[in-house]
Amino acid sequence: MARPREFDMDTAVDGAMQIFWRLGYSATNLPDLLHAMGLSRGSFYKAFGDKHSAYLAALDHYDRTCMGSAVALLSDRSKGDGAERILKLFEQTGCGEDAAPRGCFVCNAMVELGPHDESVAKRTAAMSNRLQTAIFDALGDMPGRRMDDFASRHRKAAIIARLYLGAQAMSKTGNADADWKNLLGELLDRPA
Amino acid sequence: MARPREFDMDTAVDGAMQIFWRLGYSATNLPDLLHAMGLSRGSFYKAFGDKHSAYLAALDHYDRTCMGSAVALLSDRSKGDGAERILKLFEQTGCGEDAAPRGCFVCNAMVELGPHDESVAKRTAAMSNRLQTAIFDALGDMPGRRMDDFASRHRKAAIIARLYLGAQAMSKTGNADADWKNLLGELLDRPA
DNA sequence: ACAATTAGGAACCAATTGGTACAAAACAAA
DNA sequence: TTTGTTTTGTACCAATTGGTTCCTAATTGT
Repeated sequence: MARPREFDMDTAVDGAMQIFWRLGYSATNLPDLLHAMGLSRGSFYKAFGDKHSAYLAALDHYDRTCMGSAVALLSDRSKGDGAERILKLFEQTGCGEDAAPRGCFVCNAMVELGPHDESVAKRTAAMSNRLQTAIFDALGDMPGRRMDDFASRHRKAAIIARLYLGAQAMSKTGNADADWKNLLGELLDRPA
Repeated sequence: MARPREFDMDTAVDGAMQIFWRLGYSATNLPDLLHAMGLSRGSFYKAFGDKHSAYLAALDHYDRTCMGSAVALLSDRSKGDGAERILKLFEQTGCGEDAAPRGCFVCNAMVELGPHDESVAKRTAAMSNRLQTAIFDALGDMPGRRMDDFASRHRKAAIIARLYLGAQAMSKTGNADADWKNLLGELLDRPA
């Protein structure tokens, strides 16, 4: 019916996610954002409306991709038992020794905008809940170990989810903590 | 020798801390900052130089006051044994049901500026280490409980410190989690 | 009293902010 | 090919950004 768009939506949103993830919301200005998304002002405002909407799209994209594969890892029985999968999650996503670690986008978003932005608060809360639920499920898949009662398992999942966020936050100071396996082993009653 | 300053330095820095704590660094503009500090542009730039220096002063102020009393609480033997003191710390500083929770200034600062601001990274890393050390000490003061070996106690302190930051981050979504005592009890081998 | 020195405050500034207007271009349907 | 519709890029905009200038007011040492 009319001229089709030249850019790929998913690629653009992914670019937005990358730069928002690295710089945060207010520290990302339009020129940088447009560059990261690979499109011009015209296309951007036509497709997204404004900066804030692009940020929400980036958050949703993160949910679909990164959070999605985290949850997939946690529930993939071919990757070992529940404890091993949780360990893998921390190894893969946490505490890289990057020079400028970007941490976890969910953590970044909830800290920067949570109290002042309802829509961001809702999304980040939903995502951290999603992660916590996946951890809860993984905790139920530890053959040979005592199966905790429901309430205790829930608490343990809540602890690990918060530990995850806190570790992501702390990693942003460049204070790489290579002691992760031992740290988590303690929590999972698993000797290092 | 010359005209003395009319404002109280400590009061001004405290005002800066309040608004940076609530809004973050980039989201705080000069007019708001000046209002919060109760001084005019002239006085501000004379006394602090620029916005960034004021932020560092606010961080240091936080270290002296808030972090100071947290550490004091953790080492105050009149407040119960180590576990009880750690519990008190979480009760007092975490997860209030505020409409707009400001979380923990250290957490906010490391997440927003950590990777891009050396001086902020250094200060926040130092403060979180300070907290972790105080927790480590508190863990050593639990009479009647098994005294963990040094390495295990260190790991437990690291876990609790990260849990603290993660909980502060999550609290910013308004997702008040009233289950703290039970959560921590699990970690401290202490029945609810 | 007076000079020296510093705080305070308003006017001002260049640069950047997010966002808009609009015309040219590219496509689909007829 | 013509017509209608949508994308794209550029020029533009008002508002806000952090920061500076500079003059006046206030205080102390002599």
